[in-house]
Amino acid sequence: MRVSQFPISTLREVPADAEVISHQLMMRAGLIRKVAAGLYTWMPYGVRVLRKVEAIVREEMNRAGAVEIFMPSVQPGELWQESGRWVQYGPELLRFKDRHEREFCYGPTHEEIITDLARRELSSYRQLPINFYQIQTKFRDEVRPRFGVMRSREFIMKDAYSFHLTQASLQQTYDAMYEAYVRIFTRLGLDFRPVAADNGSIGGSGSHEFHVLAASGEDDIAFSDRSDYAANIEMAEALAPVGERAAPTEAMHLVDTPDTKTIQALVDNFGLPVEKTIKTLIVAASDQVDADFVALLVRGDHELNEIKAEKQPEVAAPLCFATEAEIRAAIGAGPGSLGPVNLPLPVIVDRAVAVMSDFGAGANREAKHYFGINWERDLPLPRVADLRNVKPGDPSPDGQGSLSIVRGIEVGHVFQLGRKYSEAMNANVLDENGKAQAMLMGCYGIGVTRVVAAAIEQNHDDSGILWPPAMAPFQVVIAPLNLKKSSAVQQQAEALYQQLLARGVEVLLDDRDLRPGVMFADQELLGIPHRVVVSERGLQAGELEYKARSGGDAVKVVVDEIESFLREKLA
RNA sequence: CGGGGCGUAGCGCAGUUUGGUAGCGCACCACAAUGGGGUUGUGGGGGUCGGAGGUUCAAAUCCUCUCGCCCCGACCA
Repeated sequence: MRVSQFPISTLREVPADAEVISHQLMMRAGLIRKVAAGLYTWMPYGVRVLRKVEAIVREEMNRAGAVEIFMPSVQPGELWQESGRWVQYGPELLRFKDRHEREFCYGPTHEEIITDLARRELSSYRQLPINFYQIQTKFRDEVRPRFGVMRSREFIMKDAYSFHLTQASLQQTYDAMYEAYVRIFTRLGLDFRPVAADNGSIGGSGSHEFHVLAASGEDDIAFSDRSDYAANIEMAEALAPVGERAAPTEAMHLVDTPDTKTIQALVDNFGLPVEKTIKTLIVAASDQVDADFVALLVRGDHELNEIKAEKQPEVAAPLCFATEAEIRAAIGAGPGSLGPVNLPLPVIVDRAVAVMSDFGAGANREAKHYFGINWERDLPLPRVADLRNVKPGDPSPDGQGSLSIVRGIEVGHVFQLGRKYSEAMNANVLDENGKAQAMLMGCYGIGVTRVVAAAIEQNHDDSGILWPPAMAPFQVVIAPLNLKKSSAVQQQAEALYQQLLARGVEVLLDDRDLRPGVMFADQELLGIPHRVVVSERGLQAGELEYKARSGGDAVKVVVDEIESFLREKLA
């Protein structure tokens, strides 16, 4: 393409509302323009990048045996009523009515549509397994869209749905999708990790997220330094500490602790090691227990894991923290003075808490704490469970090495759905005995638009974007200097352009006749991997100049050798 | 959803406290010079000051309502 016909629309200044680097660079490089909160127009260069990602996703999906279809983005509410999600989904689901007052929604995902398709099209186990996919625009009315296309409301997603008679078959396709995802993100040139994720009620290895590692990620990923164990922090098990609880050495005593409402204050004011303190969190109880609230105890330096907490039978789901007023009404003391001694509520303690001795905690009386508390001597040990988030340095749950925690951007998710939708919507096939069976389903998503942002988060420098070659909008840019005044430059630039085009190279000819500084700055901001400068000065020596976006010095290449030189670089 | 902030030219911002009829930089248009890292000069075009209502001789500025956008929080008792 020629820039004169394929306009570059760069911005010199950063738009005020762009916070993360990928959003800033996508705006500055003219890849996207904002239309409204969480809604973007993709500009010419941005679209080229998107198509690159889509092409790789398509190739690998096809290679893995998936079949492409294309479903509507607008979906009838009726199907969502049937699956039960019309009620469940909440305000993230954008709903509206057509002129006949029928209810519709803009699809945030397509389980209902695909399950409806499957029950119409699939009637025999002989048609299974099958894996349908599409690349579609979705809409989720996010509470807080942010970070540009990283968390936008409208986005492009590749979603696949597989159908099976048996768990073994589902597992096989699941594994194939897992492998396909590894290939896709590897080909895209991203630094990523598949991580075990929360998979709700389905057990086993039923769910993995694929995360691109980047500091701006919204998820915490725990991974082992000695094995390939990796898990979303929501999922990572905090093992019980090794060794027995130490024997008590002090008597339990009541201490006046005015103005001591936080763990930090307890540590600062009384010199108590933080590992000897306890946080007492009060949450709503489920109807399985005869109380309104349940107390959850974690060590002072640990964090409660809400997913783990929610899975406790005594705890109401979704997790709901008691208000200060509720705490005072139930216990007679406020937050900051709570503890397990004389607590009139069911209690669950974290594994780490269970092995503590001589510890301090609130006395359930204003401005008083007990120090020197010991389980089984001063009070019985309540039920023990894994309640906390793992921290860096914790032993890996697979027994190998210790955990590090990094931030990740979720770009893919593979998930075994089981029969949730097929049962709700009667998607059955006949098995070899002629008996109707609800199909097992898997679903597999990739956030195509988010992949673009994640790639930039991971690949940029002070001048702009550094595309992995597989995603770059163009491979080579020709930068002619003083184009309008030098017919030699003009002819050589044009000749090289035609030559590369004929070779099928994705080449951009910057025919804007700008000053070199401006031109170079734009090209670098856009992140085109290879640059060839055509100048009067160089041509007099019979040379062109090559420079890689990724770094290194510019090198002179004699005109006749440029094509083979580039071929080597592009290989 | 709770808290905070911001809406003035395409972008980034000043002007609002103390009311007097809108400005700067970049971008854009024209001409000229310059021509290897965002060059320079001259001359231009562009704004219902988010919207509605009110106060006033007079409102970007004060008041009320409204819309939009952004940030933080929504475990740490």
